[in-house]
Amino acid sequence: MALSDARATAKPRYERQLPEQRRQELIDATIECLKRDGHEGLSMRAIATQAGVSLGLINHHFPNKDDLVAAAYRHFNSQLVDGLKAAVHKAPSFPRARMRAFLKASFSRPNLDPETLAVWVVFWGMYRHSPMIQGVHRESYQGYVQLLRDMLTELVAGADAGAPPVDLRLAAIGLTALLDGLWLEWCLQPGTFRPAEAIALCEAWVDNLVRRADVAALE
Amino acid sequence: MALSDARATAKPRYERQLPEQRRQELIDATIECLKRDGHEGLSMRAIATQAGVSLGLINHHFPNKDDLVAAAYRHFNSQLVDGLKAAVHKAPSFPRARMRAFLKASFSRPNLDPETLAVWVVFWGMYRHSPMIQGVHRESYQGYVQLLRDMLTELVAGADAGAPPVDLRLAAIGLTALLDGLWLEWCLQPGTFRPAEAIALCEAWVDNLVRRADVAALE
DNA sequence: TACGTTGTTGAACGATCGTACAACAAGGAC
DNA sequence: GTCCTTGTTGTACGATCGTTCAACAACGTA
Repeated sequence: MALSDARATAKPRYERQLPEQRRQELIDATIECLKRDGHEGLSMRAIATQAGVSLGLINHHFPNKDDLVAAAYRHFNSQLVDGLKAAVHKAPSFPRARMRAFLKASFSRPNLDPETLAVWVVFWGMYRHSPMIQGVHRESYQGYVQLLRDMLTELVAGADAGAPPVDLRLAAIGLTALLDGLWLEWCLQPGTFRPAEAIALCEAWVDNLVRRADVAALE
Repeated sequence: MALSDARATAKPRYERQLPEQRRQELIDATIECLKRDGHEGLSMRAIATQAGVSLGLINHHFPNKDDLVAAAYRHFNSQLVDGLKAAVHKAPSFPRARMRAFLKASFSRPNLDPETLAVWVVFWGMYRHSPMIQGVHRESYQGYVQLLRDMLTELVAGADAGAPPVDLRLAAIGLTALLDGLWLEWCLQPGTFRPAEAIALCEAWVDNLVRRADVAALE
């Protein structure tokens, strides 16, 4: 009859999701809000709206706001590091090609994007006062540093014999700084230089390191 | 009599200040709050408490919060740039000494300080959505870039004749990136390397630029 | 078809935010 | 000593924040 027909054809008011999937949707919504509005976008109501769910649902899947933010930070970090690792893995397996792939991935989307910087800045701002953010940072930054350190080790191992030994620690610090600095500069003012120029600057640093091992002579 | 004595010896409940001085006190209090609590410290009540005045007074000297923050950003910026310029000015007037003084000032307090980074991060976070912050940034960053560009020009002018011409634009971009990256890295994790090592890395970059002009061969 | 689990909603709470404004008082002018 | 200017206070308002919770409903199960 009419009633049961109406019931049968009526759309459900909402769809239930498995907790794992709903959690991921909320994490994605959080990052989306951060990209769009920065720190101002980090409100439970904005995130719920972005995810298309009600306000109360968030606290059903996350005990509080800090836990949601930490989960979003963890996801954001691992997505970045995994992307870089994948790019390196797909490259031809000699040191220079791997480093080139790493640099190219670093200076391409989605890394090289003012919106990505906007997300980073918010997380950086929480770093000092949130032990939870500090913990996530420690656990994920490690993978990044190790990846870069390994590539430098490969490169130096293939350098001219007889060259003075390279201080790998300082070399990694310097390359990381150059990389991060160029990335930051481009995101703040995309018109100043082209991504290819940033890659060239980084490769010049690496060249200089491998050919002349200047860094070893420091201090 | 007793009453007039009490009146005569009673301390005034507050001291009136000239608008200019009170404005500066409020600006200082704002930066102090940012150093201590980051983005969370940026509330009118926290700033008023820090400055030792009542909440309502802020709106007597600044039309709204954005104007106060912009004024604080302008002060913070010019203090930094002026400090660097002063350090360069006091150095012996040959190019290498000026560059060395610049680097030493960059990697010393008050620039090299996690609290300083905390303040920067908050301002960076506002950059995209606040035209006021963008305007202040443009007007003050110009001085910084010009200072660095001038020093590089001096240095390259004294380089070996016959060397290929240096792309000053790219050189400035690279040195700025290396400098900012090292500064950022140290502030985030002060134990990783010593300020002297950062200076050495930057000077190695400059040496390489002047002696071999590699950057000119890029691209 | 009826039931039970639980993902989901929506309203409500107290706290804190930026701002507005009337009343007060410090300190110079006369 | 009195007045006037204006720097300063304290309160109040509306908006928004994170969190809580009782009620609802989607959907697998029997």
